[in-house]
Amino acid sequence: MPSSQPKATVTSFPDLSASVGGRIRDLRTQHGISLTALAVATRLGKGTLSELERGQRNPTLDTLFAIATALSVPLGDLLLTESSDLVRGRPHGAHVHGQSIDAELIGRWTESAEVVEVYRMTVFRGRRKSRSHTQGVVESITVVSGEIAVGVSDDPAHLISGQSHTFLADQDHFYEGLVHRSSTVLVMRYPMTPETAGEHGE
Amino acid sequence: MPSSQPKATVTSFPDLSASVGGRIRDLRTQHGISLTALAVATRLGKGTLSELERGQRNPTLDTLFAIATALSVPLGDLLLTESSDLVRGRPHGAHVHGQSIDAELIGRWTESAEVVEVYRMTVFRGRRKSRSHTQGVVESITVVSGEIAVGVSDDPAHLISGQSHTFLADQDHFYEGLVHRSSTVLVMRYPMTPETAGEHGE
DNA sequence: CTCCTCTGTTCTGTTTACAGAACGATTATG
DNA sequence: CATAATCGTTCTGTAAACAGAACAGAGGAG
Repeated sequence: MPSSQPKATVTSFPDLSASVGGRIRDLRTQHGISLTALAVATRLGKGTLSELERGQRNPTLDTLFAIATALSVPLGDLLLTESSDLVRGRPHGAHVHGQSIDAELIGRWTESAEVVEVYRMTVFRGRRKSRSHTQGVVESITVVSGEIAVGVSDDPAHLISGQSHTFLADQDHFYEGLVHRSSTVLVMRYPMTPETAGEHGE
Repeated sequence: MPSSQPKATVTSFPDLSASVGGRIRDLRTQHGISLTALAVATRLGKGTLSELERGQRNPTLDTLFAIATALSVPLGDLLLTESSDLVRGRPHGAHVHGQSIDAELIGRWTESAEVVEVYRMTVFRGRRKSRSHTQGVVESITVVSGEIAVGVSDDPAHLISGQSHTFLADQDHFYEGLVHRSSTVLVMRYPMTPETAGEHGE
């Protein structure tokens, strides 16, 4: 028996709690709900959530599960901060967070003189405006689940699960979640520029 | 302590703790190490692990992390019960070759009770028939470049760059390239089955 | 301006997860 | 058969996660 163990209370990483807490806060604000509302939904104490989001707590499994359920995300998503999911070892996986959207790059290649990028994009309730990108950007979005409005301001489309829409994104456009959470796949296509030309050699 | 209060320490699901505990016990025995050895490795109490594996505890994030580290699995893997999320260990780049098509899996996750898979699919000139898959498979295809005909035999669609089509793939369908080479993104969605839910290599 | 409602924070007491020791149950070793 | 390992379980005191109330700041309505 290695009796010389100091109790030490290693507390593993203070930043683990902090990172999980930050992720929870991000998800909550993306859903546009207040801390009090989340407390009601999860049947957790308000103060508990406050300290938890600030990384000053070491939450239990039950607590994490209650939060994940209320935020409609799988339990693992609360823990996937940085370290875990880069095990995939791909340069992909870059996350883009934004007003009411959360996108992950899952594929990227070049096609003739164009760059093609595929995102798994989650759209939360609310509207996200997007300025024009590079000249000649074409976006195709397919709704996996949920319901969204999307497209250029003049001619938007209303999409439900299984429907798609393609539009020119080199003008002002928007993504608007019409339910709590919608899952989509976004294909973005734009002309290869000198900078993007040399990237990511096949 | 028969707390007659309705608050009752909701404890969400007793089976959640039990399921996570069981998973830990499985992993530990798979590693061929004893409970005492794991206690040393994790710097956790022996009794703590015992009760935890039997589902009589509600472990904290720190505890889970310590165990995951000692067992060399990502943290999320301890929580993968039925509502598994990101399917890892399934490296991207799995290729599917077939008559006149060539598909690469670039994304896969679960959405509610469905599995979503995203493929970068290249369609060459010619026709490829596909038998019905599992019940309830929905496919959405977006053409990035080229020109194809696709869908169920009764009601096919003719697509050019930027267009999409969604159809039920649990019946006979086909992909037909109308030019030398067409680039597409295919989103496939099907109900989660016990096998796809989470497999435990016994 | 005052009042009101909302935000998120910090405070108290209770419940409980935890470490570590004591326990019993099983299998080796002579 | 003894007895000595180690296995996993159950016990006991302490630190902390939790619920809920009291608190403080920021807008909004009148």
